[in-house]
Amino acid sequence: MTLLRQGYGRASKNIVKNYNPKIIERKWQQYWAESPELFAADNKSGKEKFYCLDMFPYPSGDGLHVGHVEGYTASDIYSRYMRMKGYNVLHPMGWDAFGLPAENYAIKTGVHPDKSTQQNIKNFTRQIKSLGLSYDWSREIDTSSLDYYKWTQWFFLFLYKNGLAYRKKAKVNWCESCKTVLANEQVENGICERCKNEVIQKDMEQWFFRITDFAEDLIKGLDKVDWPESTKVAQKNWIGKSVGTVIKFPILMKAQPSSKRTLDLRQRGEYIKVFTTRLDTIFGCTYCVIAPENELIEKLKDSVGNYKEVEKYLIKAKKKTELQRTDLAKEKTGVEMKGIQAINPFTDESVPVYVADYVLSTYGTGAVMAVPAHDERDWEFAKKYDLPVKKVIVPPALVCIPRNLEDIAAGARAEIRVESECYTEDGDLINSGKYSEMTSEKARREMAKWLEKKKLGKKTVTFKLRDWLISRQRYWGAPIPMIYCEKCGWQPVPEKDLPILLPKVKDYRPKGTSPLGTNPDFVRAECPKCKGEARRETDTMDTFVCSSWYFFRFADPKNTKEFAAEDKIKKWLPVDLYIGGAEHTVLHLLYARFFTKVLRKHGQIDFDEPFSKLRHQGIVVAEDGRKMSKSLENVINPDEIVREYGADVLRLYEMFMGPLEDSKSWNTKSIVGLKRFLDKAWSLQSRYFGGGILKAENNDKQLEVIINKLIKKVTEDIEDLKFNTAISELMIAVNEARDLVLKYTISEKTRIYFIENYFKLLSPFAPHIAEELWSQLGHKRSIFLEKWPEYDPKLIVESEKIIIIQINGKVRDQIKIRVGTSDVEVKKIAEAQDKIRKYIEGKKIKKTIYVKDKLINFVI
RNA sequence: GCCGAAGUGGUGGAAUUGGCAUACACGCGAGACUUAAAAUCUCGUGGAGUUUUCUCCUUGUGGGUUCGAGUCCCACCUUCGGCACCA
Repeated sequence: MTLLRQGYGRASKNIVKNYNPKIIERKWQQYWAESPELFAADNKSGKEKFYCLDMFPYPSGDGLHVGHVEGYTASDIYSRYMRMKGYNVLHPMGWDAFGLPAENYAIKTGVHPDKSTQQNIKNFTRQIKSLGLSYDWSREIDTSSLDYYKWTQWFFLFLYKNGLAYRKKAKVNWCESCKTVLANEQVENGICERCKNEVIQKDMEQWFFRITDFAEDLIKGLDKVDWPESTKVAQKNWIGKSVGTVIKFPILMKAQPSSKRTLDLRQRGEYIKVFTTRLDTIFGCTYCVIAPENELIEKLKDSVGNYKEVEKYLIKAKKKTELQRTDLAKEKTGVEMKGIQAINPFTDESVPVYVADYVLSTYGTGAVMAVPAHDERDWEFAKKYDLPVKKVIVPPALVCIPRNLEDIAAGARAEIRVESECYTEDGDLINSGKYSEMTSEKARREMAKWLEKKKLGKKTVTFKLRDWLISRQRYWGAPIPMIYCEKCGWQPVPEKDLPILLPKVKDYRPKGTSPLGTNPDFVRAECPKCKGEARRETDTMDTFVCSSWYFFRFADPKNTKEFAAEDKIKKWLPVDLYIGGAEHTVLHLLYARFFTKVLRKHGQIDFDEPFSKLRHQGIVVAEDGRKMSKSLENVINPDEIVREYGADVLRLYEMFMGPLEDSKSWNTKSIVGLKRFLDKAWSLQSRYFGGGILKAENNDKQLEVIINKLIKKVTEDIEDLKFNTAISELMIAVNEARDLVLKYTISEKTRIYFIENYFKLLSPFAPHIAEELWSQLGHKRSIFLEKWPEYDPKLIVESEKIIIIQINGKVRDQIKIRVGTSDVEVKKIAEAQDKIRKYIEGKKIKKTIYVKDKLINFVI
């Protein structure tokens, strides 16, 4: 073929005619494996660091999902780019190997979790390596390995010593199918996050981490980080801060259920404490409600006339699952505590007291003042039990004259709301003594002042967040390093005795108590304090404890003295770019931030947010638009795509599908487009390049412009993580260049200049083909040791611009003008165009708008 | 119900600050090459009309601001995600 050019480097001796991913991908993966220094993070280098992290996977038996590939490719592109930019990049990978998924898989297959986990890790490693991802494998970590979970246990002790780990008996979430307790974050609408079975409440003594101590910090820190807004908002909502008041309602009760004599419990210091954010509505309080779990019930039971009835209700409420209790569709239920009255401190009126399970024991004080006129839940309850409704808030008066119809409409709506009798917004007070006519806001302030003076109430901040329940009655996790002694109580395992080895047990299936308890050698222990006989804690830790600190370990993964050395943490942390799924919004991301804040508070580190920049990869759904799942048989296995098209094509395809954070549907048919693209890129070094057919004129300049513009665009797009448009620019450039080169003669120098830069730009996206083409040009060093190209600003400035001509905003024509042509001249040229003359002839031009280098618009 | 994100051709999607809507890719149609198919290459491809280097319409719906709106404002509809009796 006459167009075939040879004679460049190794290509001359070793012509590779067609792009064959199978051969070159194997070849370069092997090369990279033999040159680990290429992608290793350098502890000693003085170059600026960049820590680019993926959420590490749990090595499930299903192998890698195309969703993994998406996130990992994105972070790989960015890491390769940053290395070429001259940064010292830390890009590690590891295994979140402990936990329910691994364990459930082991149970299903009958293979011991230790063994199956190692098998799965092997498979994941093979798959990840087949994608050509540039991880620093020397830092690989495995949370189920001894030298890792030793430090997970150390963290437990660290929290314990600082009063942040404690044991308490509480109503906890229990999954009957997983046979373990769960954290609140692991229960979704009363359903177990893992197995999707119903979760029930149980009273159990368990280990907790005091994450609520950091609620305020966890909210504040979100303002400092570059995270998706939706994730920040979701975390804030989860933490659920509200500012309100705790008010003490004095209690009146009968001395005996039958007697007429009443006792005021103020002398005993007993009050019904309620929490409200709407203190301004207190004159409308017509009854009080306490949660079935409120301990006040027990204290008052002797004077409750209908205690039998109350008790029945309590038992019924206790039986309900979380799901049943929070079912919004269900009618509210409750029972009055006859003989008990609460006194509204503002009106001195006494109101009845109810027990009802629409009040949660776990939020606020477990009791509320009910204002049916201004709270929908109270309204519903009052209607059902025929309780009085007292209106104390009216919508704010319309002081200004409505400017337009819309304002009037808005006003009209406000009136309608009042008609509906339950008005829940702020407004102006009525029927509220000296507070009447104040705005809600002012009334809250004034009332709070009065309460504080009378010592009957206090401004209080409450959070929805609860402490993190971390113990699990499961086998496959890090044992909790605590020992119980009959004499000395709970004692922490001395640090020198770590790690507490996860014992081998025969039967690791969940049974309701930890399988570790079946191993007597494990349970038997010596009390660290009195050296007497004691027993070990047999529960293991929630797997989220392991993943709450793994990003520190990557800085110093082999350290046997500390979880990570101070100088290494200083060098690498915080994480500069973190990529992972959005499903961890209130789980891992919240816990990891909590751990970071604990370390900061206790002087271990000097920053308080672990992940400076966070991006989520969108969900990849199946072709039919449904979630990929085994039961639907619509799962795409990355291995098959790699086998058929190669890793480079798969990488490009997943990046080209759309914006990183959008969810997108898989379409196998479209993959071929990316294969065609790489075929064209491949052809740059052989078939077309350098032998124009026409050779009509030299056109080096145009090719230089193409590549310089491309450098600019691709660089900017990578910086913004807009990989889909970066790839489209690469496609455009290869098409343009091919057209040019087919028509014109290009000098050798320009040819090399173009393709070398082009391959560099392509390299983060499709590393194998880039490395191959680079080597075919005769280069002995990896392309990934090259500097990222920079564009020449002079070469991207165009000398001519196309100006759009509009008449009344409609495009009618366009003209080409030289840059720098004056406004007046452009106008003249535009008016002179035939098509334009047709429109403006005989008409008066009212206005002319000229946007420099863009358009001219005549208004007639 | 509340909070968040998003609605653009047959499909995935593109579009600095308001300035040529539909880039790039898939698919589809026509043609070239071939005994044939695949691959590859070339051309076409939002809709309607038509006097075909022409006109009108088109970014979920309805209004508005502007010389000019996918982009800004108001109202609504739909989809997805999160939270949900949190007082």
